Order: sequence, then C-alpha cells, then structure tokens
Amino acid sequence: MSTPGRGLHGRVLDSLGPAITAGEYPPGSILRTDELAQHFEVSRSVMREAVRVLESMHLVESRRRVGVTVRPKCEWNVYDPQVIRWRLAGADRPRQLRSLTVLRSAIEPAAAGLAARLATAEQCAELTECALGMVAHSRGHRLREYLFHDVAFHRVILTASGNEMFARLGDVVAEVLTGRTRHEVMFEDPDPEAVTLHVRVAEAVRSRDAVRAEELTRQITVGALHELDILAP
Amino acid sequence: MSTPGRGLHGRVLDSLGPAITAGEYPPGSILRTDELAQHFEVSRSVMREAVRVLESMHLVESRRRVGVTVRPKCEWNVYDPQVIRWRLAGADRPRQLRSLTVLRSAIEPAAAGLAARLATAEQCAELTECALGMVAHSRGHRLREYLFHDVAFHRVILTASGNEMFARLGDVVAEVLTGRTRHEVMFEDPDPEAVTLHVRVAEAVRSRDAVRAEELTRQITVGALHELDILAP
DNA sequence: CGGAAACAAAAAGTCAGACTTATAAGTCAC
DNA sequence: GTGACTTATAAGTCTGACTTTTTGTTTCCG
Repeated sequence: MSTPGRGLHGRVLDSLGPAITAGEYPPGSILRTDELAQHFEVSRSVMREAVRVLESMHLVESRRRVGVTVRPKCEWNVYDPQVIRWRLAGADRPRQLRSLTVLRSAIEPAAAGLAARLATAEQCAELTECALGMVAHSRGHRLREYLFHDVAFHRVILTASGNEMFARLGDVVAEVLTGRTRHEVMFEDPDPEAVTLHVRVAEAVRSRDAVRAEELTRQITVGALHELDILAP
Repeated sequence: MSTPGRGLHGRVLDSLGPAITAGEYPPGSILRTDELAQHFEVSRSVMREAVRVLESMHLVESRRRVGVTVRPKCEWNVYDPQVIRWRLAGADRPRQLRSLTVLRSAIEPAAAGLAARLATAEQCAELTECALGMVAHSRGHRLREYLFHDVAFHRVILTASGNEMFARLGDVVAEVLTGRTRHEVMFEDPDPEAVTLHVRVAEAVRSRDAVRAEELTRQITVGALHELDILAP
C-alpha cells in the first residue's frame, strides 16, 4: 500500500517500524544507531534518517550518550497512517481494529450529519451510486465489489462533511472495512439490513435531513461494534 | 512546547514546517535540498533528515531528478501533533481551530459515555476534583487556574474512555482550550452554565450513567461550537 | 564515610566530499 | 510524429573525521 520501498531508509522503516509497534522492542529498550546500521547493512546516514522518522512518530526518542530508546505505547502517534498500518499488520491487530471501530462510531455519524448539510449535488449522486453498487453486489459472494462500493461510500460521507479532520480518516475506515472483510466476520453475503441502511443514509443526505442521516449512520456503526463484540451489558 | 531545538534538524523543521503549513510554499512548489541546506546554513545530512521528517508527515514528497515537492493540503497528516501546532501558530489558525472543535464535538461525548462505564474510582475522584477546581476559579478573573482544571478535566475523560485513539486527543483538546482562552472569546469569567455542566458530567460518570454523561458532554461541546459560530441555521 | 568536583568514555550529532542512480527532458534518426 | 538514444540533474548513498553532550566513575577534600 501507498509507497513501498521509497529508498533504502524506507525499507529499514518497513522492517523496524513493525518490529517496534509489535512490541518486539519493548518500551524502554535501547537501540544503538551504529548497531542498527550494521544489522540492516546500511550506512549510518540512512539509519539516521530512519531513526528521525521514527522519532517524528514518537515511537522512539534519541538522546546523546544514551541511544535510541523506545517510547511507551501511550506516547505513539497512533493517528499516523503508517503506524496504523504497521499495527494492523502485527500482533495487536484485534486491539487496533477495536480502537478504530470505536473511533469510527464516534466520527461517522457526526460526519453524516454535516454531509447532509454540506454535500454537493455531485457528492449526493456519488453517494447514491455507491449505495446502489452495494445493493447490486450484496448477493452471490461478490464481496470484493461490495467492499469497493462500501469503502467509497464511507469516503464520500467523510469528505462531504467538509471537515478536513474527518476527511483524513477515509484511509483508516477503508483499512478497517477491508480488514474486516478479509480476516474477521463476513465470510458470506453481507447483512441485508446494513445494506438497506446505507441506501437510506444516501437518501437522507440527498434530502438534507441531517438528523436522520446521523441516526442511520449511527445504526451502521453500532452494527460494526456488535460485530466485534464491543458492547458492555 | 514539547521539545524545541532537539538538534539542528529540529530547528530547521521549526522554521520550514510552519512555512509550509502556512502556505508560504504553495502545493506543487519545488524545493532543492542543496539550496535549503545553504539557506539554513546546515549540512546536507541535516537537511536530508529534516526533509525525511516532513516526508513522513506527508507535507512533501521527494523524488529523484525532481526535488522536494510540497503536497496538496488534503494529503497532510493533519493529526500529527507537530503539524497541528504549526498550523495553530500560523495563518489558518481560525480554520484549524474550527476543524478541531468539530472533531471534539464528535469525540468527547462518546468518550464520556465510555468513561462512565470504564472509569476507575481514582479517575472518578480526579474528575470531581477537576470540576470543583473549575467552580472554585470560575469567578474573579482566575482564568489561568480555571483553564488548568478545564484541560485536566477533559484529559481525564478522554483517558478514562479506555480508547487509546481518544486518549491521544488530550493534547489537541488542551491546545484548543488554551488557544480559545488566549486569543478568542473568554475575556471575562467563564459561562456559569458551562461550569455547572462539567460538575454534572463528573457526577454522571461517578454514578455510571453513560447516557447522561454523553448528553451532558454533548451540551458542553455544542457550547464550544456556538462560541465559534459553527451552526448552520 | 559522604559529597563535590574533575575526568574519561560513549554515543549521538555534524560536516565535507566523492560517488551512484534514477529519471525527466532533450535529441536525433526514421 | 514516434520511438530509441543520450545527457544533464538532483536525490540517494557511503565513508571517515571531528564535535558535543551527557553519564558514570574516580578522585580528593571535609
């Protein structure tokens, strides 16, 4: 995804980043730049660039005379798409998926409400198109096509909200939806009720009914929460 | 804030980052590493490290034979605390403040609902303490002390939600609250109604009333939206 | 024995220079 | 005009020497 192998330092990151987020180097661990450079068989310049990037993600901290220490999990920039991808690829994928789904359930209803007010005619059309695409592929094990339209649908909602912070979560939602289809539930055709909800959201947005769009979207995300058994009794 | 001047490349970033986010180099602009190095009077190694960091924030893209091109705003990692700080310090501070306040209004009610279910006894106590602190300093132009407790209050809510993604927004909320007090409204004593709401949220969380905690917090954030005139008629 | 000051070592940080590589763009033949 | 070839360019990489900060130790005096 995105840009694999954009230079030597990129390949080092693709190896070291996941190792850190996976807890292979637990918080407090101390790494030495020179050793890492040897281990990855790159020059120190390249290694330093990689460390700088990890530092900007708050995954590590570099201090003189000490080395590169791994920071505690709670300080990581967990919204960095790269970090999210690393964590989704690693051991605490389930945990990450839950966090992100809870985040979704907070963001998407609000985004849908705003979209109902601000969406352009073109965006309304796109939304309807996506919803219809979901309907069209909701039967007969056409999961790939269904997913495609599902992702597009949520992206349009987030973008149409007019809020840049919401819009940037499009990739995250895409990752969650894709991951869910691949590894978790959804071995068979999607829940017809969920499909209907998407269609109704598209209608609500087109008819500028913010309250209804928000409530319907909330029902969608509640469904997602239930799929992951996130619900205290 | 955080870590100013952590090395030469850090100082370059503190200068170049804000310049980019402020639109001083518009998207599509092409920078040359060597020129930048000369301009900032640092070696290319240092300059390269700085560029790598900007690249990891998706602010720029570095390509061979082309140079370092500034990416369009919609691709920036707008959740990166560093980027947020740069933007808040620059020209589109108002726009950024609005985006973040809308984000808050989506996140915090959900976080409060979860906190009501998951908060530890200690966190409940902290919450009450913060709310009482707000009450104690809500009169007599003790804005600094009031703000301190306000920030702490929202941090506890976000942390107690048990969701790492929510928790990491503590810094962002702090930034928004601080900024609001400094530059925007709030020249005089805070709205008594808002203070009361905080107290009631603390009570709701302690009594495990998730629905009430969520609704009350929503009222707080709606108030914040109104302060910034974010409300379509 | 205890604390302060001087010392030494370790690791990151910085710099300069030479070399490699990818690639955009221009050139030429057809 | 199209395709293959050439060239210039800017990023990418590596190496080695040097600087700076910080920590841990050692020494010395009270």
